[in-house]
Amino acid sequence: MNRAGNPTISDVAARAGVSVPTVSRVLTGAARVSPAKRELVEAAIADLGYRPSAAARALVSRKPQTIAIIAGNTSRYGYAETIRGIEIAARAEGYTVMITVVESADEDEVDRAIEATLTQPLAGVAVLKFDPAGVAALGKIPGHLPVVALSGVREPDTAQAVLDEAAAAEELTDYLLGLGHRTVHHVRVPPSRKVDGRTTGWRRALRRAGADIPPVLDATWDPKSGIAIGRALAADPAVTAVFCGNDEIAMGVMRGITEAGLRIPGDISVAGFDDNPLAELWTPPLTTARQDFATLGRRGFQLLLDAVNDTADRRYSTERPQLVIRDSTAPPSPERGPAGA
Amino acid sequence: MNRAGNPTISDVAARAGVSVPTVSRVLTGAARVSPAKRELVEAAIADLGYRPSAAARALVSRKPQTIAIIAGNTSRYGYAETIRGIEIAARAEGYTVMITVVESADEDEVDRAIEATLTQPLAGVAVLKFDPAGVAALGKIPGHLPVVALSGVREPDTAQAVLDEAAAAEELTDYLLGLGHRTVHHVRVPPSRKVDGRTTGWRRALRRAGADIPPVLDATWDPKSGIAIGRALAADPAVTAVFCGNDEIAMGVMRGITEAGLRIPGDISVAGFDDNPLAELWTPPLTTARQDFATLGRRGFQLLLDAVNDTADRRYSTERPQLVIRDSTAPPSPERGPAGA
DNA sequence: GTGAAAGCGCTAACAG
DNA sequence: CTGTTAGCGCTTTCAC
Repeated sequence: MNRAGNPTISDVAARAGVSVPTVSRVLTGAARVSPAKRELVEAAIADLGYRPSAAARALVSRKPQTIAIIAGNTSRYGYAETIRGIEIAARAEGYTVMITVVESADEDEVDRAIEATLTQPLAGVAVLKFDPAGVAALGKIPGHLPVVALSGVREPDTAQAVLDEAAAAEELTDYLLGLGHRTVHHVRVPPSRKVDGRTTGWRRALRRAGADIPPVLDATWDPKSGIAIGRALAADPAVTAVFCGNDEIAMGVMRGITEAGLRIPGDISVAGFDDNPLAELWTPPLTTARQDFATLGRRGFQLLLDAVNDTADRRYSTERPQLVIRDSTAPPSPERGPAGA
Repeated sequence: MNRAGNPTISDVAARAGVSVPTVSRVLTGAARVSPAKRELVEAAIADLGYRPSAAARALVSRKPQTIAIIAGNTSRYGYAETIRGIEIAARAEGYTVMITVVESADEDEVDRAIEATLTQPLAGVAVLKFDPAGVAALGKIPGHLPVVALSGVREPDTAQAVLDEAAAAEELTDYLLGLGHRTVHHVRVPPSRKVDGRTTGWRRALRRAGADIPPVLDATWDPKSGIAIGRALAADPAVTAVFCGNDEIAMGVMRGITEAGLRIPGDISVAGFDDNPLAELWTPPLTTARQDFATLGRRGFQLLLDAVNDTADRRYSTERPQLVIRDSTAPPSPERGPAGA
């Protein structure tokens, strides 16, 4: 019995009438134990409600069963779902999950957060590279620790699971262009770096089609920031289609457009990105690209596990978000566009 | 140097030319060290990039700096925000956070999850008692471990932080009644137990006003489950006001009502609960009760910390959600209601 | 197969 | 103030 009142391995050994290493053997299955003693040990474990100490185990075996997730945020839709995916996969493999939030890319803050985390006995680290904070954090992880980056720009030296946002954004923009829009305006969410997959894909489609490339409009993560942008967009008669960096911003933009007295998709088509669970319920239901964040998380954990076990056959995993066409997009109205007004 | 390539405390001691305990002393600040040696040690720590091992520390000092959060879900709005609140408060106090998800109240699953968690050296546990899984998990935590329950029914023997949902639901129902509605229908989200604060407050207001108490309608956590309910509600001419267990369900219900050809709030008023960030952007903007989950999480962590340090002056903390009146509610239309049709 | 002995990295007495 | 001595709870040699 230790001070916390928990039975220890030697309590179990005493009760079973065997040595401590024997108990350890039935616990780990590392070596064979006679059925008789094994049974004795198991009974003692059950009687005492014994639970091995992860701290002691990690200390001596150097095989921690904990992974850390480093994220810039835990409650926004994409982040939360990705974390959920990692957690589910980790739990299935017997790993416990630790969460560290890095709210900004501020060097001190990143250092402090990483420092606190690395103090733990960790099998590996998963970094959500969705924002500058994630990018900064990734750079601070010591090289000897297995790491996987989730999303973001391609990392040369790190295992990485991504969603091919650029391809999906390109497809979505193509679809809008195919509807007859002369060009597509773009509202961006805060990018993790200078380059942003969604913006890149959008630009690529426009360029390929020989369409005008309007200046990018920047929103914050707060959906309300889309309202003013929506109003401004509505005031410009050249605007007939808008592609937003995520569904929440699209919802704000739609509200701004509606408040300005225009209709969606009658006057302006609006598309989002992510397929937030509420996108489908919106009025009108939102056209978007479905990002399967939970699967991203699962794939990421698999890559991390491969790195931990050194069984990495591939270190990169990508998946393409699916276009989901609903009612917020339609062919342009004849009254609007560069010709009209 | 250990096998993982990390410097250990004895590497630091060697490099600084002092004994291991002296290094420990500068690390913990437990005893005074001469400025000269302290400087030597600090230099060695910096040179080596030394980081103390939390496993070894927890093992010997019995003061783990980790808390576990047990939750039935991590990505739904209320859960995610609460977790975020706990994490922020914990980080500020130097605690690391571990997350354990218990997806169902299934005994085996709860046991497995708790088991894995308790293996870690833990200072305490915060349980999100939002659902049956949380309730089941709370019952399994060994008594000697500091615990705080977040939300849910009052716990006699546990520190607990709650949001007074019953009072807020009552206020919201009163408001609807005050608008002139004969009664208010209620769509419930899955309750954590038989009693549910939101439902209780709604019933209390109705009873106090001497209004009819219509049967409760049950939705799942999926916002889409509200659609069919909304359609059914629209088909009943006696329905003029609906109070939904959360904003997401309200959005589904509103869509069902709209699809049935009725208008909100013209024909039916709809109110939600929580004040999801998107509630304000909805069409029409949703009347709801704002639940400050992040603060709930912070208060919960404070209570847990008090329990850990045994400085608990109070073991219960409650806060009342604020009514947020927007455009989805209005006086009843003369064409509907028990008199009309 | 099984026990005795050693030691993971660290902090807590205990001398001095 | 500082070094020496123990020992946390567990796994890993290494004999037998």
